[in-house]
Amino acid sequence: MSISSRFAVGIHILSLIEFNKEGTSSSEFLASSVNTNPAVIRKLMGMLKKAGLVEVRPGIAGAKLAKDLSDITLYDVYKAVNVVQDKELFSLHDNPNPACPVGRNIQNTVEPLFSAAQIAMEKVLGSVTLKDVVKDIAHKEKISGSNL
Amino acid sequence: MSISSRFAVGIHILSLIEFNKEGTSSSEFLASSVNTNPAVIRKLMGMLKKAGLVEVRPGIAGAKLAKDLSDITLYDVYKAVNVVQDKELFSLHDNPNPACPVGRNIQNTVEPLFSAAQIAMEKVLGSVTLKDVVKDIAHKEKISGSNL
DNA sequence: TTACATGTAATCATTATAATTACAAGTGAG
DNA sequence: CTCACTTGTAATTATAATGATTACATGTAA
Repeated sequence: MSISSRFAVGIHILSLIEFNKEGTSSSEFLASSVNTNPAVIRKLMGMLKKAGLVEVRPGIAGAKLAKDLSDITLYDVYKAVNVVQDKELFSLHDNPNPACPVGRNIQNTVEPLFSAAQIAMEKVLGSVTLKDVVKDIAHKEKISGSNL
Repeated sequence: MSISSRFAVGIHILSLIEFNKEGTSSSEFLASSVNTNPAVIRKLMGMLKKAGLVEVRPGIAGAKLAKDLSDITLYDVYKAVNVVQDKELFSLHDNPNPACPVGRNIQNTVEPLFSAAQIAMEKVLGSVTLKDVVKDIAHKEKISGSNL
């Protein structure tokens, strides 16, 4: 199992909008960098828009960031694109046997433990902003551009 | 997306083997508490055995724990049942466009961030043992048994 | 009005999960 | 030895999620 690449694509798109802020970031333009179909991008963009991360308008080409780069964390993107629901990173088996002491308690016992693990992961995502990502990409570009 | 319930079932099984340590924990017995098919349990048991968590022998009914309860963490179970691979909690989109500065760097930039988040989650799992789980179940039983 | 953009639904191939069935092989009581 | 029972394991199936694709309604501005 793996968390949908929609999350990685979301980060990619937002970073690219920033990189291309002087130009026009149409769904086709973004799709060609991600290497996917423009309709996939538009669907994703709808989620990012709903979450208040980007500004897009029907009929008008190009998306813009709706917030400052340093005010968007990876957690914001993660929530925006709906890859994991609250308390649902781990699945529980349903209908364990209520006639068994373990069966009738396992869900309630394990659930808070799973939640804690999920929250720890999400906290890390919350500590990184898109600014960090964009900076890192720019840095990598500089290095590779210098032909070391 | 959600991490396979195989993980929750693994915890269930191991806890039940402990609860039933005076009796015989056959795959059929365990399956009836989990509410699944015995073959599913046997497959899972094979993984737990490979990881050195249980002792089972062909032809002989019943599984036993191979370690002390307090020496088995949820992380051990998680690794044993193979629900998430290293660095693969989050998927990356493949073949981003190498002609684009973002496309050619996004994977390398995002991968360590994703890893860090995954590791934080796994660390929490490593901090909880099966003893904690079994104690909690026993505690819940006592409370409900007392008809509060 | 025309060309081009976004919004969104429907369809499809691919993949993962979990349940189920089936059967080979191991074990020990009688 | 043989029988009843168990584990080990492969094959099959139904169900669900992902991501790609197609299609088209709707919005915009030259």
